[in-house]
Amino acid sequence: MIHEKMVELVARRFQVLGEPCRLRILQALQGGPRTVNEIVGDLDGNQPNISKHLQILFDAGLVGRERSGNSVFYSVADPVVFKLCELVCRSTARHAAHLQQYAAGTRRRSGIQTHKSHLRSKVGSLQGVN
Amino acid sequence: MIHEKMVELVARRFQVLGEPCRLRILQALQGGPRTVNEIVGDLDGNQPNISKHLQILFDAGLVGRERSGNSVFYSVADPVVFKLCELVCRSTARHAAHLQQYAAGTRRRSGIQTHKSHLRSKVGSLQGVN
DNA sequence: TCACTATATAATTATACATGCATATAGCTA
DNA sequence: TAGCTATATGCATGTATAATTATATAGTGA
Repeated sequence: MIHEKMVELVARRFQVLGEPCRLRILQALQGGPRTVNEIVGDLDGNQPNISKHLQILFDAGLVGRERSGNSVFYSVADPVVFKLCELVCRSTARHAAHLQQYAAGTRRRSGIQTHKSHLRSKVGSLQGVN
Repeated sequence: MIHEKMVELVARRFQVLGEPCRLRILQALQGGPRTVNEIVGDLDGNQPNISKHLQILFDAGLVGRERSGNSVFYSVADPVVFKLCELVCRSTARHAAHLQQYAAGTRRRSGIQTHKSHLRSKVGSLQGVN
């Protein structure tokens, strides 16, 4: 599957994607390149914070950037991120649906929480997610 | 792209995948269900640590588990993880190749580090990765 | 019941990281 | 040059998390 030497790098990429603010930035870039200020306007974060997230995305090779006069345009460098988000999104929805489906009628029979018996403690936070 | 209510959940999933040890666990499960002890043997971590990572994977819905006698078998719950790893792996390899390709003949002309001028500081850690 | 094995959890420590504020740097225009 | 805008960076702080050790829990069999 993953060459041992790649594991750390692949994990790092997942980690970079594992930040809500950075996912929102990538969404903001889905329509095309945008300046830092535009992104700051789209999201409601402060400029230094967005800049730092952009630097992290850039280092990971997920976005590219180009200066134009006084502004810097960022853009998505590898569209695979959208594919990834789509897959994870669907998978997450499946999981949430699965939790809700079984949450009602299960009891805790043995010590270890199997998938079904573990549901009840998590579903609460998932209501209305889809 | 991602519904706003989903962003946090999707990010959490990426984050769960963004840990080398957990990726290795998923790899160990690629051939089929395995007990905790078997996984501990495959990787070289200690048992409590592996158990905690397994719990995190379980909570994220990425693995399932089933007790059999005294042992607990874990298995991959959603094969999408392999697709994700494959995509990220390829993307990472592309990025690494891109870094190496341009690393040699670039100079720093302006203050902002564009993709090419930023390469030199990163390529060192990527030698021999593919 | 007791001993044994397998797994999970609690407590601790160290480290990574996101955030916010202040400030520095780069480019533009006059 | 000075003054302005846009972006990046340094620093401090709080929080999340991975790893380690010790211990608890669950299941098996005598």
